[in-house]
Amino acid sequence: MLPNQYENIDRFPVALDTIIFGFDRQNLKLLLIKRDFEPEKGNWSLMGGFLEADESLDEAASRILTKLTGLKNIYLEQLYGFGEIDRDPVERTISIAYYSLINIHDHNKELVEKYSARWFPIDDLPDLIFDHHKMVEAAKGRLRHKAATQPVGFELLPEKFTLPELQQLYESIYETDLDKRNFRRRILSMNVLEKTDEKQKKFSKKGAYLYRFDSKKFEKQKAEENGAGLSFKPPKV
Amino acid sequence: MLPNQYENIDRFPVALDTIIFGFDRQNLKLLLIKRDFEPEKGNWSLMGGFLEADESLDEAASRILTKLTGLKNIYLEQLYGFGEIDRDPVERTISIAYYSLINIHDHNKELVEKYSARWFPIDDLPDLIFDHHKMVEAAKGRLRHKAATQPVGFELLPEKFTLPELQQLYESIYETDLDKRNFRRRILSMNVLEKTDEKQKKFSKKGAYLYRFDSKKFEKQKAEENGAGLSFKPPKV
DNA sequence: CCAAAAGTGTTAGGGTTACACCCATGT
DNA sequence: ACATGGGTGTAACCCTAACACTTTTGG
Repeated sequence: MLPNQYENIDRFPVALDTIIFGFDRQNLKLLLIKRDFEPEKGNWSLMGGFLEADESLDEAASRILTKLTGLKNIYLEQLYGFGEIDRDPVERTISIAYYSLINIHDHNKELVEKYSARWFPIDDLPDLIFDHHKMVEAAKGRLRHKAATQPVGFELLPEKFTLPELQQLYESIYETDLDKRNFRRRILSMNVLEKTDEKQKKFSKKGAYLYRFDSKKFEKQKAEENGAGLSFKPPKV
Repeated sequence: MLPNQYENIDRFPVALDTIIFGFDRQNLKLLLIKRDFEPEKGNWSLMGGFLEADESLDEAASRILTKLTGLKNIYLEQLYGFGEIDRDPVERTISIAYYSLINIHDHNKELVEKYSARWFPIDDLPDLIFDHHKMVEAAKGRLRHKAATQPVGFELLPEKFTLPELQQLYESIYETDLDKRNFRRRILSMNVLEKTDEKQKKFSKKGAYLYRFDSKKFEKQKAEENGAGLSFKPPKV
């Protein structure tokens, strides 16, 4: 056995913080928790936790997300590593931020209650502890970029959804209005939606057709277009 | 003073690994070092080091880069956090990868020698230790993306450069050929280049005009276009 | 019958691509 | 004079954005 050459290296707690996006058919929202421990007890915060020895970063982020939502196999993507010296007043930590997209109706209510968590509209967030605001800003940017590049956001919707709902989601992500006709054309031309013959009448008398995301078609497209990808650009501001 | 609530948290060495791009007017290259310590002694590796207590992640990456190149104020951007459990056989570490763009003629030769470092063409790299190949792939993707979105790569060139040289650089980044006329039009329409009246005659009898990157114009543009940004897209594959 | 949301096509303009010839000069 | 790389313009096409009316149906 070799001696451990890393003997004299500094070691740090590695935190994972998760930005959790949800969509309630109206607004894009974030799930935040109210800290019940010091420091910053009683203030709003992203859900987070510390890396443990037997898990990768991805696994840890996933574990932390499950802890709050009860959900497994959630869409989760690493965002950025935050490592300012004084970002945590207790002790020097570094934090890898992840963001996730979940179906807002789909989480475990008891767990959310246990953590005093609440959904906040993305454009009306409370103050957040530490550098969590920076993390949220980064996540918003990433989500916008992602939505511009590939059909994203299906994770935020129920299995079946209408085109007006999907448009509403994109409008929340871009914080702008989109033209109905152009939106439909573009999203349908991506060829990853499957129309059902059911109608959703909750929001209109006429009713809107329900669509389903066809992940087979999506995978096929991704494979064919080798990375260049399906493209959905935000309008120019 | 509060008791440290993080008392029972696991702690890990946090590595920084840097992907160093350079360009020799012909090919895009990476600066790699030959490890002179175990494990994997004698094998090629990215330049790396460990985070210390008194520096942020960015500062650490910058320190490590200076250690190898002698250069300060280098273009440096965080890439991704790598944290597989067994990525380092010595001990569980996590690594935040950074990539940087430097002028290939501009580094300290002695230091490079001290680390047995060498420039490798991007399309002819040796085997790398640990997960460094994954890091390089991620960096290539990021650079390509960045070049498509904004005028990048001036960091890789000397202060004055010709348009054919710049085109050569973009061609290396995209690994494809570009049309001379279209390239010129697009790059000049970005309005961030300043023409000098000097000519570079090293590569042709006629000589090519030298240009300079005008960072004032660039900043102005960035400000005006609020993020949407100057756009330079790669051709479709 | 009417209010309210869903659904549908066309046109004009801007941007991207494809493409070929002349210029300057060192040898 | 000629070989070598540098420099220039235009036309076709495609994609995007702008835009208004009809359909359905619950109340």
